[in-house]
Amino acid sequence: MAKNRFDHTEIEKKAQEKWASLDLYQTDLTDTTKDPYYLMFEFPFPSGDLHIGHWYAFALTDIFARYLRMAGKNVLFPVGFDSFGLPAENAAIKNGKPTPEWTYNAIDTMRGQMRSMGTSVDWSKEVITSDPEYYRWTQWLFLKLFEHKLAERREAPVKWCPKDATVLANEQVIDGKCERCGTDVEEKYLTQWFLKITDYAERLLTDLDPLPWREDIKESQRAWIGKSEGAKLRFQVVSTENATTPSDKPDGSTAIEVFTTRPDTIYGVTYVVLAPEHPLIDTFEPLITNGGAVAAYRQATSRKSERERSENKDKTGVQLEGVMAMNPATREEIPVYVADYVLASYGTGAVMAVPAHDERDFVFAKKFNLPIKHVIDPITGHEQTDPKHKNKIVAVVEHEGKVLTIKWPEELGGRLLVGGTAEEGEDPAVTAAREILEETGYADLELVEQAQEQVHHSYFAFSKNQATIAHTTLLHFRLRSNRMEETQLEADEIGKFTVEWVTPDVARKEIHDDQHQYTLARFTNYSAYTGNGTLSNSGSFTGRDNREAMADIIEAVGGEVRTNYRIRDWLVSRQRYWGCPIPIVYDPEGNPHAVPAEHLPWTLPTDVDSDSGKGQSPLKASKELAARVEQIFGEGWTPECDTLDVFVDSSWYFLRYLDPKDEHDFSNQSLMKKWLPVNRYSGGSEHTTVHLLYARFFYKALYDLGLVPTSEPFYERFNRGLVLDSEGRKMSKRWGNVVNPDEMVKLYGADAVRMYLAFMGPYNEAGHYPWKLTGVEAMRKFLDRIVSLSGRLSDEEPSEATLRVLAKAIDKVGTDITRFKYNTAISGLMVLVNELEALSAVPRRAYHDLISLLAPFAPHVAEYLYENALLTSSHAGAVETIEIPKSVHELEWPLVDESLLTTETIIMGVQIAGKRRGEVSLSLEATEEEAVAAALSQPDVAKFLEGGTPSRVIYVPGRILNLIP
RNA sequence: GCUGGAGUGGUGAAAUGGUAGACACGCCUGCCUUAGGAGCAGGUCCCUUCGGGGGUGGAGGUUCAAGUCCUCUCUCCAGCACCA
Repeated sequence: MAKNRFDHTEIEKKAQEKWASLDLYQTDLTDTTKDPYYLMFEFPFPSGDLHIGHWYAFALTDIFARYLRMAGKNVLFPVGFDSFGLPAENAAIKNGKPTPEWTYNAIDTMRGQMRSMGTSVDWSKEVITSDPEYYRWTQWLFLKLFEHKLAERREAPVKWCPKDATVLANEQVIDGKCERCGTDVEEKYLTQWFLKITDYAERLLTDLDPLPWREDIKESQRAWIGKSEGAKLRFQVVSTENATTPSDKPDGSTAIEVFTTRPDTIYGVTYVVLAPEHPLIDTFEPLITNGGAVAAYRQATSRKSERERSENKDKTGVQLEGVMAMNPATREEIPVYVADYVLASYGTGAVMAVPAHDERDFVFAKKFNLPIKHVIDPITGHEQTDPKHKNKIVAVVEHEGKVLTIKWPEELGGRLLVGGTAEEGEDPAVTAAREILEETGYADLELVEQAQEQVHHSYFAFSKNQATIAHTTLLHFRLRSNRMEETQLEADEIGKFTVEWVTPDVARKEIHDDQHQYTLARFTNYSAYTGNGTLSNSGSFTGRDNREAMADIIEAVGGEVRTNYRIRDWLVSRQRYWGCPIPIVYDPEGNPHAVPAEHLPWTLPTDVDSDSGKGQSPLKASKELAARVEQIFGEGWTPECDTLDVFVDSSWYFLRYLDPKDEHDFSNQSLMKKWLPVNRYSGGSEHTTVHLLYARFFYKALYDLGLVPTSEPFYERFNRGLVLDSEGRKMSKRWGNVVNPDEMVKLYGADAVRMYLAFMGPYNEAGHYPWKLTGVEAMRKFLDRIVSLSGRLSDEEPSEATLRVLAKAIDKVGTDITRFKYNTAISGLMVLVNELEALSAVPRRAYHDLISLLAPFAPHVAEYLYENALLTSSHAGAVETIEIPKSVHELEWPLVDESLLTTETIIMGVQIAGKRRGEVSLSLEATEEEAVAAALSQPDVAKFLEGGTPSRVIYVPGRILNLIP
């Protein structure tokens, strides 16, 4: 048995009872004597059990809450339950219980478990999203959005999960599968409610910039919003022939609108593609001569899920024969295709295809044998002023799968293809043949291809002292025979290089020159060139930089600048029982009307439950709801039978925390002014995009309606890492490796578990930390050591050395907690304990501070020690203080005596030429002369200086003395 | 593929440009012990001729000084991905 073991079960029970009886954690939100600090973690959904991940989420945020209180803040640290939604519903079905009953039982269990961790949450602020008192206001806010046209109904293709029998939001579809159950998602057309988050795309993006969030969090949100800037261009439709009657023809103004980010490549457009769902296809029907094929293709793709479509990157499609479009730049008639690589839901559902400069169009064009027209010449090298122009060639010569290369010494360019300069007016093919012959001797060549595009290479020719632009023509030859002739080299070239045949792979690896790289790729691995360069084949724009000409081109073809976002409107309708009823009713004509405020909460009927629906909304089966609607609104009126996505519930819960019982408003205006935005919001990385983005949108919408005081809801956002099992695997029920904290708590105590979680690694990083039993044990031993120190208290004042150690620890622990670097904070505590243990007796004052620092991490043990070693001691009794705090958690965070943090003399490293050779004890104010003198008096230093005097001295007082011999 | 982030002992990890590996786990040695899943003391990056030398994925660079800053490169993680 260890010395001084404490009975954690008993002290935890006592401490928790004490805190409850003292009412320690009820925050007075109207208090004006202290700074408010709103600390929040993501409220859990009631899963019915608490695992180590919950501890990590709640107990570790609690450390900061406890610290903040001691540091004199008025801390709001609330909790609630995200109790509507699929997980609860599914669990209830599985357990054969009515959903509400199961949910509220689970909440009750979780409350108890959260108390057992020693969390100091304020239960008086609890919100439960499935309570009518809460969802009444969810409905009220939804109606506000409806009133301002931010909530609207429309028919749309929706993702349908056949297993869960519900519609899913885009964000709940992962790789084309249902986020919850992994079933392949199907598409279905339904009339649904949407919240218009797209209206806020730009603000959600730009308001991200000033937020002090981690870059990866911001980046995820940016990617999700997916802004792209480009243009909307119109392609006039022309029919090739024989529409039956003129009136069947679409009128002359019919045009295909496309969105493109590359309007600069318009001259390279060789066809246009429509998404299979594009409505214009129906309009074109009378013109289409291959209607059967088109209809068949559209039907085939509609049967495919979006997953199947995107999984199979093989491009498919069919031409709309009889329909042509006109390239607005070249006035050429180009074919129109239907292909499912174009998405109906993005941009205009139609694209202009530029095979030469877009990978996807390139693949499609190759497959369907469509023309590839280059309109951008790559530029390589560095821009030069006043350059001389030269025509050059670079040639790929192929023979038996190998490529002819010339190996120069590295300084002359290393491995290259054959290249050379053209003579005035010379045909590039002639130049190439000549250069190949001169350099390699090969004489029997066949020209395979001369590229449409050139490469423009800017460089400075040092040999001629001349800035130069080479306009390089790219050629592709095949060796017809091995016939060779005498090479004709310049005198200075002889013997400098070797001619080598290598595989294209070797050539790709070893050729470093950009022009030659491009040429090689162009003929051996042809693909689209998506980079920038000089426009060619582009009418009056030829020769201009593609980026610079962009705006002019858009104007010239009558297009308009346009920004597009990837984010779609938020589909909030759910065909499920366990959710917030949408407070909408339909008149006999089917028009939606808001349920008037006096009828809120618009309660969820209880005469149906989760499985009443059988694939449609369960509420449709509710007689009570139907009757209620008819009674209030009249005969023929019907209820909306879908419920709201749970992410609506969780988009505003942090507002309700401020005034959870308010019956007149969703929150309290003056409290919102005082407490918002939330100072720090801690959560899991899985909520970075969906929840966090939705909550930001919802809040911004409320801001615009004047309902909340700021434009962003969360000032700081911290994503915590993941706790893995001892093998480093993710914990999951499926693996059966979920760590049950109860056992650990029973064995070592809640405080040891808290401290181990805190000690594993930084809490503010997305790290993955393996759960190790030995680690919890170590924390328990550490706590035992602190407890055993209490047996060696003395009333003597601490020595200066002890005071310094103490000051350092106070400073470090406080700063590190604030930064969510609990691991180094605890290491600071350990250093302190190590020092105190080395003393013959522990000064009571030092112990008092130690216990204060310990309190946020190990609230129960700290309470126990405070009560039994400090409060009850004769010393404490003797002090005539006005009021001694009853709990360790009412203590103030110890003050740091700044003067103790810096010492008068410090040990400073001495470097000779940057290598550490010794150290000197010096005053902070020591002059350079004194420092050098002190250093020179050290034998080691003198030795490394070899007796000489330093030629240079770098002296940074308090940091380093570096002597250069 | 694109965009972000990160690479440091056997492990989790520390290091405002200034003594790399704090603090722990694990391991090793010793003490105490009938015993050890207890406690205590010491050791634990590599090489070494014991003077030192080398070392933070790799290669360069900036600097008196680089884990830290810059360039290139490799690897891993995350988000996005047929988004025009």
